[in-house]
Formats: sequence, structure tokens, C-alpha cells
Amino acid sequence: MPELPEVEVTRLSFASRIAGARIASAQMGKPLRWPLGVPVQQLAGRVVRAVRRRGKYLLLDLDDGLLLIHLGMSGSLSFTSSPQALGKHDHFELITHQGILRLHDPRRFGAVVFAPSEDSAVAQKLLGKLGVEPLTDAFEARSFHAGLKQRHSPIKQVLLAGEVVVGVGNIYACEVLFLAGIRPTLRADRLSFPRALKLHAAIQKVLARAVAQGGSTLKDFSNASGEAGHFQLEAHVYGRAGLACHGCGTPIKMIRQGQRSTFFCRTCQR
DNA sequence: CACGGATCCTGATGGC
DNA sequence: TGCCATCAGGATCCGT
Repeated sequence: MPELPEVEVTRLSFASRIAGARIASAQMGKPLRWPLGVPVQQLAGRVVRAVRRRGKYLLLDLDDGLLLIHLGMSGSLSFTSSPQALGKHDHFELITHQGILRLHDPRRFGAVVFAPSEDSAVAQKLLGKLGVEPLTDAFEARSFHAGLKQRHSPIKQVLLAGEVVVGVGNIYACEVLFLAGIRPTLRADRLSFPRALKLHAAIQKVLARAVAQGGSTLKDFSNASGEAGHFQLEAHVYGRAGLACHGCGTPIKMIRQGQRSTFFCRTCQR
């Protein structure tokens, strides 16, 4: 479900409401990607100070330590006031006096991990190699190009790997490469600076718009308050194999790159 | 060490 | 209707 815009929209939908909340209790359903790191009982009594985001991770700052939450492929968070029994796919819950935070994740590729601090080995193992945040001033065209120059893999896979820039998932990677007119199979280090500049602009524009409009409606996304996204920009290539390119009419191609589907127009993208 | 492939898990969908 | 194969928004781990 979530690429960076959806994670950010989720964060915005509950961050201010959970800030200052004291944890009454916590519980786990089925195991997620990694163990929590501490027994759930040890979370009781701690206070949630703030919710930040790094890449596709949400960081819940506690008065002592932090929780790292990742939504994986199928995860979503809800923050509600009404208690109810954990559903089949609800695998983590924080009960606070300001509301109940619940992680719903059918495929369980998501994660909830406790770390004593952001600098701790536990946290750095997950966050340490992440690339620059695309919606900050740190995402700058020249260093982006320099980062690409060091990679010999196809540009699509370099974007997905998240070590140059974070947050661009499979859908937005396809869309952004279409908007920049770049073929997904092109080696990252072969991009000229002008073309990297176009890609840089496309990433900023598409991700920022998606956040502003409440997340993508390409799939069934809703935020932690249960509100659906209104991202109007329809996909140009993603999920459109065989259909006419919006630019030139050529049928959109679908190929496989690293076990993921890639969609592109072989006329518009070079 | 940079790269590519296999892998975790469940559900939806389409062909026969 | 059932059975099987394929595909799904992610990212780590492991072998080369």
C-alpha cells in the first residue's frame, strides 16, 4: 500500500492527536518482519512525544526510546478512540488515553521495532543506509546526479533501492521515469546531468503533489483517520500494459526488473 | 563491495 | 465450484 506519500499522509493524520499520549498497554498479534525488541509490557507508561518519518519508516519518539514502524506492502495504521477486538490481520496495538493506534497488515512484511535511541545499532541497521529525503532542501540536483553516477544498475532499480533517494516505490518510480522521458532499463551512471535534472524535478513534483492531495487513489489507500486519498494524477504507465501511451499512442510495455513489474513507453522513454 | 536473485506472507484474480 | 498459477504498493539477506 504505501510509498512515501502514503506514509507521510498517514503520519500527518495522527501525529498531532497522539502527541503527549501516555501508553496504557500494548499488544502484538502474529509476528511481523522482526521482533519488537522489548516485551510489550515495557512500553506501558511511556509517553509518545512526536511522530516523525524517515523514508518509509514512521518514528514514534517516546520519552524513553522510540518505535520504528514500517508498513511493508500491505500495512496501514488507524488511530481511533473506540476499543475493539484485534482483527485477524491486526498485529500491533498501542492503547493510550488519547486513542488507540493499530497496525493492520495482512501480508506481515511490515515491522514494529523498539530502539533505545535513533543512534543505536538497532535503529541504524534500519535507517543507516537510507538516501536523502526527496521533499527536503537536502535533495539537490547536483548531488543526486553524483549519486546516480556511482551506480551501475538500471535507474529504476536504483530509485527503488532507496540508497540515493528514499521513498520512491514501484508505482511512482514508473511514473517519474515516464515524466522524465527516461527508459527504466538505462544504467543510472549513464544519465547526463540535464536528464538527471529532469528526473529530480519529476520526483519532487509527483511526490509533493501526492502528499498534498492526501495520498494515491491508484490503490485503496486511506489515512489513519480512515479518509481516502484524492490524488488526481492518473497513472500514465503503471498498470497500463498494452494500453495506448498518453503521449504518443504506442502500447505501454511491461517488463520485469528485480522481481518487480516495470511499465514504460518505448517511444517516449529513451 | 556492488549486484541480482530468492525470500518472507496472505489475498485477489484469472484460466481451465 | 475448485484448483492452480500469477501477481501485489517493500526491503533484507545471501551467494557470486
